[in-house]
Amino acid sequence: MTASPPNGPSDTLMRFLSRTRLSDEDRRALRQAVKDVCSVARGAPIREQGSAPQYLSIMVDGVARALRVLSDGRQQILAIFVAGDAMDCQSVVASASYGLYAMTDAIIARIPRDALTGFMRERPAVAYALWSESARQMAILQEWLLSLGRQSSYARLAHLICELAVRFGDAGLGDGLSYPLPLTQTDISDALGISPVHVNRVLQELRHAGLVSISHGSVHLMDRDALYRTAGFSPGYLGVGGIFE
Amino acid sequence: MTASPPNGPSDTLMRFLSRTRLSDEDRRALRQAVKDVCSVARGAPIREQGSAPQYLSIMVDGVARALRVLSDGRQQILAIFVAGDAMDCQSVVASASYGLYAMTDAIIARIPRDALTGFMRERPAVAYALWSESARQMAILQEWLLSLGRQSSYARLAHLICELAVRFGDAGLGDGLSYPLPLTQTDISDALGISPVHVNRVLQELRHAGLVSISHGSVHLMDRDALYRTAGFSPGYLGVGGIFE
DNA sequence: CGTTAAGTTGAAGGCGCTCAACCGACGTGG
DNA sequence: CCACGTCGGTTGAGCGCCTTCAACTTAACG
Repeated sequence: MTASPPNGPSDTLMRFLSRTRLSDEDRRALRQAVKDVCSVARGAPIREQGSAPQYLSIMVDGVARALRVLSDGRQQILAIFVAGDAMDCQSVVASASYGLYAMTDAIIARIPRDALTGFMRERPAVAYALWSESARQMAILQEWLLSLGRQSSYARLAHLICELAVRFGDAGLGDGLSYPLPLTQTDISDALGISPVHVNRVLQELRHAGLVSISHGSVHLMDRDALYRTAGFSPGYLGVGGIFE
Repeated sequence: MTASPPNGPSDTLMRFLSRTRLSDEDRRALRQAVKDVCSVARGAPIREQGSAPQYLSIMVDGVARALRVLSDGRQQILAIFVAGDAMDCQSVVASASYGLYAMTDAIIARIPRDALTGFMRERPAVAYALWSESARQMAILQEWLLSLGRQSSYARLAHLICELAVRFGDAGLGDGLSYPLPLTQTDISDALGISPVHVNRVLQELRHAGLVSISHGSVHLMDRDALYRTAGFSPGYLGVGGIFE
């Protein structure tokens, strides 16, 4: 993890801020709270599991995952982050049981926890924006839980592909129909609670059904509507209906 | 759902407030924001799925669940609430895809959403307390996801029993080893993503292994340590390590 | 061109599902 | 007071989704 000077490109937080309705002044305050901008190599830890979060890390570029590893080696991906997502958002107010790891070479902006408690008092709109982001991730988590609990592996995989298509598209990766997939089939299996071998077979089913095509680490939704239908996917939960002005 | 006068027993929010570190003044403000205290019959909706949350509802007494129903009738329990838990916490800042339903006769205190946006501005400590509660529920959700993704039905069931033992104990239901179980086996199956029939069989395995005993809707942990071990359970995530003074 | 990681395929078996019947407790109404 | 309906729990049989193990192929990279 390499540290670079605090004053990186002025729109480092652009993707994150674009989801908020903050005043210029609040935006400035948030930018100033960024202590450093780091680049992280593919696979490298952003924060190890078990260590206390010192920063709120905002994805500037790249893809990362929140991973929980069990003592016997099994692991479960709890979240996937793209540019514009805040990681460890809940850690502003609590502790965390997972680790954060880059899935591609990535750039993150780090804001010290201390600065955030200040926002709670002095910049309610900023606190609100962070809480919103946290709530959005909770909605995604609930969708995953539904997926793991009540969907076949076929629908589950379709759902993940749909969700990533939308989220990656919003983050400027791909156009909502095609996108680069930084997950290996093993990664997918850790996200969906399926064995790697089965991921492979189900992926082929999806291909043969004419729903998606995957080649060279790039996904393309051949028949978006049909895919949405088999996944039971509707993208509403990925946006937040805010109430704060 | 029956409405009763706004000025119920003065310590209506006691269980919720006991998890916070709010000043007397903040507590008073929160109490005053309670618009009404309702009693809800077992099985009755607190908020139907699909309807927009108008209130933050705090459980005063009883047990409730957050339920997501699919169009084909399958359903998944996303959360279980006890006395002291705030429901629809995330809805302060976002919308919700689930419905809330009482699992026992219950009493809830309702705070209008409008009042909460006010807290964001004027009472940061209150906003912090609500966000904390939200983060705690997110940690629980992550634990459930891990459970559904990577644990056998045996361990999953054990984990749920452990979690409820602790949470119900904290809420004043039982002593941490024994507690009344308001879930039917079908409810459990909807929480864990298992078929009702299989819940029954696994429950018997747990009994025969001498880990728990269940009778007359009451659970008793016969061998807590062994149960914790088979569940991979450690209660740390149920508390929040706050940072705000 | 050798080495490693990722993807693919086959075979065998088990965990958990479905279908279906039965039991027991409880509440209601004739 | 008993008959009956309902709901929750229990048990059996058969099947299928998914897992595990293992080998093999392809791609990426020095």
